[in-house]
Amino acid sequence: MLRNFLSENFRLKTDQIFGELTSDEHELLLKSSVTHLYKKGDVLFREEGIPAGIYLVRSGRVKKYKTTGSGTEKIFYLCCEDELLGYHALLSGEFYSDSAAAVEDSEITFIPKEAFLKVLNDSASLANALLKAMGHEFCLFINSITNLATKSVRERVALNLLILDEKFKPRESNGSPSAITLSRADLANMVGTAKENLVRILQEFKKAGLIEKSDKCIRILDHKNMIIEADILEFSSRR
Amino acid sequence: MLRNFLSENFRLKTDQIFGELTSDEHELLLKSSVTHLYKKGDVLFREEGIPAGIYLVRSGRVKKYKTTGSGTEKIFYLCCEDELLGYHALLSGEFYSDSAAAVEDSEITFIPKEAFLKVLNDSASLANALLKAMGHEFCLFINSITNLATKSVRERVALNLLILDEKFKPRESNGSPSAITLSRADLANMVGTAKENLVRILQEFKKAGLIEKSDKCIRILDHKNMIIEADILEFSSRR
DNA sequence: CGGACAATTGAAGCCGGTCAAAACTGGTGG
DNA sequence: CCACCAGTTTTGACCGGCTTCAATTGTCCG
Repeated sequence: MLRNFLSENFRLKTDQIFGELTSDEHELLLKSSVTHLYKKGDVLFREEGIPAGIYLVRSGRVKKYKTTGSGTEKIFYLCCEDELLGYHALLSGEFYSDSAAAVEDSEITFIPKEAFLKVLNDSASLANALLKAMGHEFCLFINSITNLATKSVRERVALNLLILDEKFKPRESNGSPSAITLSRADLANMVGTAKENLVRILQEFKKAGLIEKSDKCIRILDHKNMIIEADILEFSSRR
Repeated sequence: MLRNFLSENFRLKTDQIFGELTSDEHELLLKSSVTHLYKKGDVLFREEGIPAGIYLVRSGRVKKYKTTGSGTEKIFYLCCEDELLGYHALLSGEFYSDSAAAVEDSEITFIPKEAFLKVLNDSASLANALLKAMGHEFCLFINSITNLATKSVRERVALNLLILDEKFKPRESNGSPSAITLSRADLANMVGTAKENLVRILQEFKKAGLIEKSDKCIRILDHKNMIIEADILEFSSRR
């Protein structure tokens, strides 16, 4: 089911983290935080770097990715409005195992390590919220892994388009298809394939009337058949 | 670096969960727990199932995997002695997103949901230990995803053999190569390829003197070159 | 000794990665 | 306003790795 690939729960992330806190704690976080504008392409942090705090995406979108020795990069998550970023390394006490960069101009709030850990230490409900969120995240990653291992590139393209359709949906959605604005390179790195391959598959989808491509923007026109392409069987029709 | 693919920290899992607790809490967990012997192939839980508690691997090994509509299965983790199992779904409050089954005869302790959550609720240090563990887990999964997306099957076979070599290392290791006992099917599902493909690559490794295969057991003879096969560059030699 | 299952080998064919080049886009300066 | 350039997107062609199907060999147990 498509639901398993989406992180609806995460849209509430800011509410979760701030909602659970006392006004004192809230105050402490806000006081020590800094909000900054990142331009498209700017890097928030890099793998092997030392974590200094956590990030909060106020607006825009940030890709989480990992680069390999040969230079290719794999995007494994796209952070949208109100999502938290970079807390894994902080919690595990290790270096960053991944990198993060803005894929469009984004407003990001930075909360220093000390403030965050202090508040976390005092607030059991924040810890619980994080545990819950990470438990859910686990489910998403398992899906990614399974898909990469078992699905064809074509299926993965379809699936990622469906996921992005949700991620690019405006707050007040009127039901019209989202405008997915992501470079071919980024999209390919998300799917885990070569640009050329991705482009060809997009062409096929376009010819089949599944999507429309205007410049750098993709819209899904035929959700139903896109789900079939992605080979995600809904529960009722699975048996 | 190979280190990033291993879960050394997890070997301490039992110590972590029990070590952080007061004797009262410890008592509560033990009192309500049940230890049971699972035969090779026995399933602990299945995806879409309702979580009833967490599992503790006392001895033996348990595969965590996910099945696809078409029947193939992807193994994304192998749980060994002293590792915890099945807490993600419990924490996120969702159904299981994966399955777990014993790959050899295993002693497993089951701790009911209520007891675990109650203790978790009272013990901030347990919550912290879990946060830390999950933060580290995140790093492992990112590696899996990146590898699946960017490495060739041959490289993945080499890498998985190295990982398994660690996992099958006895408590008192004397430096001799571990005996990796895992069916070809399981190994293939771990790597994310077809059995036939795996077998052929194993043959090549054997001919190259990298491994020895006696029956159902594989031993790595040449670590150094296996690391080269896996294309994991050590930090010093990367530049 | 035989039957079931696991492991291996062989062969065919396609998916997808790679290299190369053309078409298109947006931005810049004359 | 147009011409030019750099970067992105698209198309074409090739080939090798992997999957798949099929059949054989090997191994464990009753």
